[in-house]
Amino acid sequence: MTKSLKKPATMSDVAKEAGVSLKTVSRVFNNEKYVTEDKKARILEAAKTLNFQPAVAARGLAGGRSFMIGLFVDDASGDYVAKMMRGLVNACDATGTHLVVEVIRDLDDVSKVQRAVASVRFDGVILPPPLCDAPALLAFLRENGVPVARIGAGQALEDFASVYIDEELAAYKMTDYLIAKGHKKIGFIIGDPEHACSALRETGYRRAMAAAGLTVEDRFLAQGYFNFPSGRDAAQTLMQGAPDLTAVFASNDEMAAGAVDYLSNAGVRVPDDLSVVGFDDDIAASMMSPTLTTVRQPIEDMARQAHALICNPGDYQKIQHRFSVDIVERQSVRAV
Amino acid sequence: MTKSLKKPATMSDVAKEAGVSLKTVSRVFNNEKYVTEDKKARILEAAKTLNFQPAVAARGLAGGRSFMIGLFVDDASGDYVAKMMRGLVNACDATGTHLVVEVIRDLDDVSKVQRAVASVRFDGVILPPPLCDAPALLAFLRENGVPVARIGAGQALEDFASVYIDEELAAYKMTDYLIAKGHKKIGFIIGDPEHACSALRETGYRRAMAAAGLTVEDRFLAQGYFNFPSGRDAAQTLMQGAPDLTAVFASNDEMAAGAVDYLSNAGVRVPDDLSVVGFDDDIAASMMSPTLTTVRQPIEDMARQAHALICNPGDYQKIQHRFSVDIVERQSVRAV
DNA sequence: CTGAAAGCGCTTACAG
DNA sequence: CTGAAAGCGCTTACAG
Repeated sequence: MTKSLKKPATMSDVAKEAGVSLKTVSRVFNNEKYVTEDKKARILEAAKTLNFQPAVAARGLAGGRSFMIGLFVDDASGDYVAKMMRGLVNACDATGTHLVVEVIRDLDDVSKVQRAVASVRFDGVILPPPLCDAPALLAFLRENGVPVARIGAGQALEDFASVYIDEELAAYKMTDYLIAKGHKKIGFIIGDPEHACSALRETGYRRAMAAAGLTVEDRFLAQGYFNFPSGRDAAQTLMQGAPDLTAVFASNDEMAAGAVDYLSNAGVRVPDDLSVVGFDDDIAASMMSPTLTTVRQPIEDMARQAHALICNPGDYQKIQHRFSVDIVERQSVRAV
Repeated sequence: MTKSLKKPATMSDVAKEAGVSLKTVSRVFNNEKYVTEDKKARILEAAKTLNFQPAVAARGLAGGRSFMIGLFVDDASGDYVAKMMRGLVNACDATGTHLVVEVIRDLDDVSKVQRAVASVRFDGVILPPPLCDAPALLAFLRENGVPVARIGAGQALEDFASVYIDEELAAYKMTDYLIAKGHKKIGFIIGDPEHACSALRETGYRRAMAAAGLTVEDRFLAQGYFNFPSGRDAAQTLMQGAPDLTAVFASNDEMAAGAVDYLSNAGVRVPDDLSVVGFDDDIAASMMSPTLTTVRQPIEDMARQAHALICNPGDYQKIQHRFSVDIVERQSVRAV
C-alpha cells in the first residue's frame, strides 16, 4: 500500500520487472518498431506499476535531444504571450516536450541567449516579435544550428521556419472595411518601430486609402508603441491635429483601448463621434466598452504550428506557414 | 575568425585548454572553494574563449539537480500569471535555473503532474492558486519529496513553503476604506469557490461590515468566478436585487471590470452613482475608465521569494512568508 | 588545494 | 525482433 517513496524508477527497473533488456524498454518508449506486442504490453505494465517515466536529463545526454522547447520573449506580459503559451504548452503536452520561457530584453546582446542555449540545448526555439526579426539573435541561432520557428515575422527568411499572417493585407482589409462603412478621413496609429509588423500595417493602411482614392495627410498619423499609454497619447495628438477624422485605426488593440480611454474622457463618443478599430483581438478588445472591432489572428494555432515545425525533423527550414485573419465586428464602428 | 560551428565545448575541452583537471573546472562552475585564483582565472578565460557553459542535462544526471523550476498553472492567461512569470524568470536568470511552464487543468488528476515530475525532476515547483490548495496535487508532491513553494495559498501547511498575503485582512481594509468614504450599503461579488481566497475575502468583507455595525443582507452578495463575464452578470444581479447599494466590492479586478462594463451600459455612472473597487491591481485596473481603486499585492516579489524558498537548501519547508498589501486609490470611488 | 575513478540513466551504434 | 557494450558530460565520493 506504500507509494513510491523517493527514488523514481529507472529504465533498468522496468527491464528487470518485465524480464527484458534495457534496450527493449528503450524501444517502446521511443516508439521504435520491432518489439513483440507481448513484450511491449509487459513493459508498459511494468512501467505503470513502477510509475516509470524516462528522465529527460538522461535522454538528453545520451540522445542529443533535450525535450525542451524555448520560448524567447522580450517581455512575458500581455495577451499575445498568453495565447502563444497556451498553444505551445498544448503542443508540448502532446509530444512529451517541455516549454521553458526565457526573457531576452536586449535584442543586440546575444550573451544571455548563448548561455541559455549552451546549457539547455533546446530542441528548438520559438521567436515571437520583436525577437523574430532581431538580426544578431537570428545569426547566433543559425551559426549554432539551433532549430528556430519564428512567429509573426516581418520578413521571410529562407532558412528559418516561420508562421505568420500577411500583415499588410490584414491592415488593408481593415482599412477597406472602414472605407466601406463610409469613412473617408481615417487616422492611423503606428505601432512600435521595433516591431517589423508596424511598417507593414502602415503600408496596408496607406495602400487601401490610395486604392480608394483617399488622401492620407500627415496629420492623420500618430506614433504609438503598442501599449495603452501610447495609444492614449496618440489619440490626443490625432484629435488636436485632425479633429475632422471620422475613424481611427490603431495598429494594435492595446493602443486602441488607450485611444478610446482618452476619447471618452475628452467627451468624444465612440463610435457615435468617432469609430475606432484595432488589431490582434486582444482580450481587452472584448472587455472594453464599446467592445472593439479588430483583426483576429489565430495566435494559438500559429504557436502550435510553430512547435510542429520545430519538432518534425523534416526540413523545418524552408517551411513558411501563412495563416489567414478575420475581421471581428463589434461595437466600436459606426457607418457614416 | 570562425565561430563555434556546431558542437558546444565540453568541460574537458576547458580543462585541456586551461591545463587543469576536469574536476577543477567543475569546482569553479559550482563555486566550490579551494581553487587558486590563478587557475580559476585561467579556467574562466578558457571557458569564455570556448563559449563553454555546463550542460544542464549532464549536471542533472550526475548531480541530481535539474536546474529546472516548474511553474504549474491551471491556465496560462491573465495578468496574474504574467506577473509571476516576470518575477520567476528574473530569479531564474540570477540563479542559472530555468522556468518550465506546465498547465494542469484537472486538479484531481495527478497523472500529468506525475509524468512531468518524473521526467523533468524539477528542483522545485511553484504552485499559484488554485493549484496551491489542491489536496491531491499537494499530497503527490509531498510523497515524492518535490520541493514546493505555494503562492497565495488559502490555508497554511506546515510542510510547504509559502508566500502569501492576509486575504481576509486585505478585504477587511478595502471594505473599511469604503466605509470611511461614507458608504453603508456595500455589495460584494464573491470569487471563484475553487479558489481558497474567495471565502477569505468574503469573510474580511463581512467582518469589516459587522465591525462598523453595518448589515450584510443576502441581496448584497453575488457569486462570480474571477472573470469578466461573471462580473458583468454579478453586477446585474446586484442591481436588480439591491439598487440601493452605493458601492460594490468585487473580489478581483476582472470581475470589477465586468461590473463596470455592465453598469455603464445600464446607465449607472461609476463612481457618481455607484462606487466600485476590485482586488489584485490587475493591468486592467489602470486601463479601464474610470481607473479602478483596488488592492495591490506584490505578486512579482512574491514569486521571486517563492523561487528563493525553493532554491535555498535551508529548511524551505516551514518557511511561510507573508507580504503586505496596499490600497491603490484611483477614480472608481466617490465619497458619499 | 587537486585529481583519477566510478557512475548518474539513458541512447547510440553494433552484433546477432 | 533482441541485447551487450560504450559513451553522452557532468558530479560524487575518495584519495592525496
